[in-house]
Parts: sequence; structure tokens; C-alpha cells
Amino acid sequence: VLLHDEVKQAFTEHRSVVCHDAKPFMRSLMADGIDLSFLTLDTAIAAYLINPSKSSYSLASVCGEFLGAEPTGSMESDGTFDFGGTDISAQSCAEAAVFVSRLAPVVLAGLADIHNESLYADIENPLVHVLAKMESAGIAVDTAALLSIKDRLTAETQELTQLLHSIAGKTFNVNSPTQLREILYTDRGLAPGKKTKTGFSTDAATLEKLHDQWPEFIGPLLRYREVEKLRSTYGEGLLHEIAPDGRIHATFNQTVARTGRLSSDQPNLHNIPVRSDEGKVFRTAFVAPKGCSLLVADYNQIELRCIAHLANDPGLISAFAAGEDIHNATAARVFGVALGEVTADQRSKAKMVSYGLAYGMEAYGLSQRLSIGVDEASVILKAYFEAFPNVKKYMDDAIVEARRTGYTETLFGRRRQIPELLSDNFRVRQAGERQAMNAAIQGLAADIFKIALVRIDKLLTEKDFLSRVVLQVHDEVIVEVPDSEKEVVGPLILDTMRGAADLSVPFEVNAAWGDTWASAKG
DNA sequence: GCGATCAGCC
DNA sequence: TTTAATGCTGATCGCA
Repeated sequence: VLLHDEVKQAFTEHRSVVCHDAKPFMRSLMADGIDLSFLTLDTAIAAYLINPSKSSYSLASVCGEFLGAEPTGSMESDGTFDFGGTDISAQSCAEAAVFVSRLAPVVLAGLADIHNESLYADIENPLVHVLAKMESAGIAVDTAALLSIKDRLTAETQELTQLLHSIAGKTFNVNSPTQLREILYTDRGLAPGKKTKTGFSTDAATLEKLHDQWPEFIGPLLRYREVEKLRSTYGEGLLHEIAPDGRIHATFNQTVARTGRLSSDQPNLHNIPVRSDEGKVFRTAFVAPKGCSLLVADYNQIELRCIAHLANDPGLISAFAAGEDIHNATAARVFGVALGEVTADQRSKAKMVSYGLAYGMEAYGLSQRLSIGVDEASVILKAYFEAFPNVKKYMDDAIVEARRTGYTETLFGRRRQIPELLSDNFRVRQAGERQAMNAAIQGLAADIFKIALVRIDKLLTEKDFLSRVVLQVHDEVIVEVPDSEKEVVGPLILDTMRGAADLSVPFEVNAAWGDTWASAKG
């Protein structure tokens, strides 16, 4: 309190601030009404751009790497101020500051070496402030709705537990793979499927295969797994994260994902269920406050569009340019039928290939996904690459280039080192090849999305809108919009997303309004 | 405390 | 020949 004015003055008057991991610090200043808007360098993020594959970007580890020396004091970097005035904290803060100032020129030179100055200055640096605002804003939650969802799930897990105990003829911990193993493979004597490091697997794919051998047990078990996941992770988990203001303030990490994507924790809002109707109800608990609506806008097929552009594949480009249903158009080409003759089965297979494509999928993976034989999957993949030869060439070239240079690069210069390509281990090397194919694609999509996010925030701020971005999920942005601003802000967001980059294919953005995240998703 | 297993999303 | 999807986070178990 005593230092408040001095702090405010220091961070509003100085036109340049260098910081290591600025976002928590920005957030804590924001809570005090201080807007740290003159960040010029975040040394943690610079270190991440130079090599995004490190497990830690703590001040100590980055100093260790770039300076060959680490601060000796222990300074917690939770972004809060310690005005306790102990000599130890003052000492270690001072020491940290000295290290950050030594670090700055070194990481700046590192950015220059890999031509990442504008990736940093135009995208990552402004993004810090945008994310700090998103985290501070949080998203409103309907606690009562969440409680009732959780209660319903809890009742069902209890019933299922009883049922499973009675069928097994003993009580056991249904959550324990070890105890399940004993019941399935020892007591019941089922023929085990695949193995894990510690024994036979009990995962869903394995249980599906065993289902017919003991349906009255395995059926409820699969159901239990599903319900318990929802109950514990999303029911209990989300309830614990609701702040006193009735909102969830997740953290969006800018130095975690090796592809350039953001990640989310405390809680992770990037994996809220959407595929099953039952899981999707959790999205009804994410709401717009009174007088506001949620705008949910997401890029349609952004990674496939990135592939079309990067591979410069005429088939994909013309399908996107014509605004065709891309999976339908893909299926028509792959299976050699007319656009109107594509069956639902062909479309779904083409869709799975397209999704898998970005992940460097091989025949085996596709066969698992589609529940077909490996040979049939190979035929489909082969047909795909014949229909889209430039895509095949792009993937092959990506591996060769990454092996030659040791890294991949996105259109915006985001690098990812892939040392796995040189591994003696076949399995590791193959994983490296998949990463080499995937990194430039997923990374480009991430670059584009970040550009859109920064521009959206800039527009909303400059024009003094009350609308604010409250959440992002990789290719989707959720904006809380006062009803009076809907007509103006809606088109503004969509235009900004569509114009975030200029590729050889257009971007399509789906948008929906709603009172909750679920209804908006339609 | 930590690795392993499982499962949610893009 | 091998293995068996990119990238994440979290709940839980069970051993240390």
C-alpha cells in the first residue's frame, strides 16, 4: 500500500520494461489497476522462440543455458510482490534483476541469429499483454448448473460401482488399473490384449475388444470410466477453480507447447468435452453475464488450409477456393467418384485421413481409427497421396529438410529443433519424422491464430469497446460482448480472423452467438 | 514425490 | 525388423 504510487509511477512512466515471465507480474499489477503496457522484452519467451523444446524456462534454467551461471537466491516467480522487506527477498530480487539485464542482450542476439525479431515483436510480445487481460477477465461460470451436473454424475458413478462390485463378486477400486487387471485377466481369465510397461492394458480400446467375452461387466466398466472422467476432471475440477468473482481465471501458457500453440492450465480449458452430448453439457456452465452474449468464432479446417497452402496442392486449393465441403471433395478425388456420389462412409474415411495427415499418421494409425485392416488403410492412404501428389511431396520434403538443418520452420519463422531425426532408435526416429511433418503445419496455424488474437484485442481496445476476449481454444476464440455492441463487434472479429494472414486459400470462420458456450456452439 | 495409466480436446 | 497419431493437462493409483 505504501509503495503503490511509486510502483504505479515506475511502471507507467518507463517506456521500456524487460522482464522474465512478465505475464503473472502483469496480472498482479492489473489487479491493482496498473497496466504494464511497455513490455519490450520477455526473456523467457525469447528463450522459448530460440528453442521451444525445453522443459523449463525458469530464470535459473535460462540463465544457466545462456549465461552459464544461475542466480543463487530463491525467488518465487508467482508475480506477487513481497513487501515484507526481508533482506533475503530484497537481495534475491536484486540479483534476479541483474541476471535479467545480463540475459537481455544475449537472447536478443539469439533472436536475431534465427531471424525471429518480427515473430517476437509483432506476435509473441504483444500477445503477453493480451493473454494477461484474458486471464484477468476470466470467464463467467454458472456454479449452480455445474453443481447439478456433478451431482448427477456422482450418483451414477456410485450406482455403477455397486453394480461392478456385485458382478465381480468382490469390492475393489474401480479406478485402479492394477485391481482391474486382476479381475479381468486373473479371476475371469480373459485373453489379454496389448501390454503396458507394468502389465496388461485396461484402456478403452482393449476393453472394447474384450467386450463380447464379458459384456455384463465390461459394458458398465466402460460407462464408469466415461462418467468418472467427467465427474472428477470437469465436475470437481472446475468447481475448485471458480474464483470469488464467480469466474474461472485459467492460465494461458506461452512457453510450453513445442509447436507454438498455447496451452492452458489451472484449469485446462482446452479440453472441455464437446464430442459427446453428455460431456458437452459442461459448456452450458460457461456463460455470458447479464446484458452480454458470448460470441464463439472458430477457424474452419485451418490446419488443412495450411497444408493446402504449404504443399501448394492444386486439388486442395481449388476445393477450398470453391468453398466445397472439403471432406466430400477429398473423398470424391480419393475414391474416384463424382462430388454428388460420395457415400457417408467414404466421406468419413476421407475426413479421418485429412485429420491424420497433419499428425503424420501412417497406415496402422488410420486402420485403428477406422476399425479397418492395415492393408485397406494402406490402399486409402496411397489413393490419397495419388489424388494429392503435392501433399505427399511436401511431407517428404519436410522430413528431408528437417534432417538436413536439424529444425523445421513455419512461414513466420517459428523454429522447432528435431534432434529425434538422428536417433539410432527406430521408434524415436519415426516420431521425429511425424513431428517434422506436423510442426510447420500446426505451427503455422498457431502463428495465424496468435496474430488474429493480438489484432482483435488491439481493435477492441483502440475503439474502447467493452467487449473482451475471455477464452481461446487453439482455433477458436470466445468473446464476451455487451448486447449493445453485438452488431459492430461481431463482424469486426470475423473480418480480423479472416484477414490474419494471406495464404493461397481463403479462411472460413464459423461464428455463433449464445448465452452459454454450449448454445453458441449450436 | 513421481512415474505410469487413462482420458479429455485440437 | 522394430512401432503404431501432432500437441497438450489432469485425476488417480501405487510405489518410493
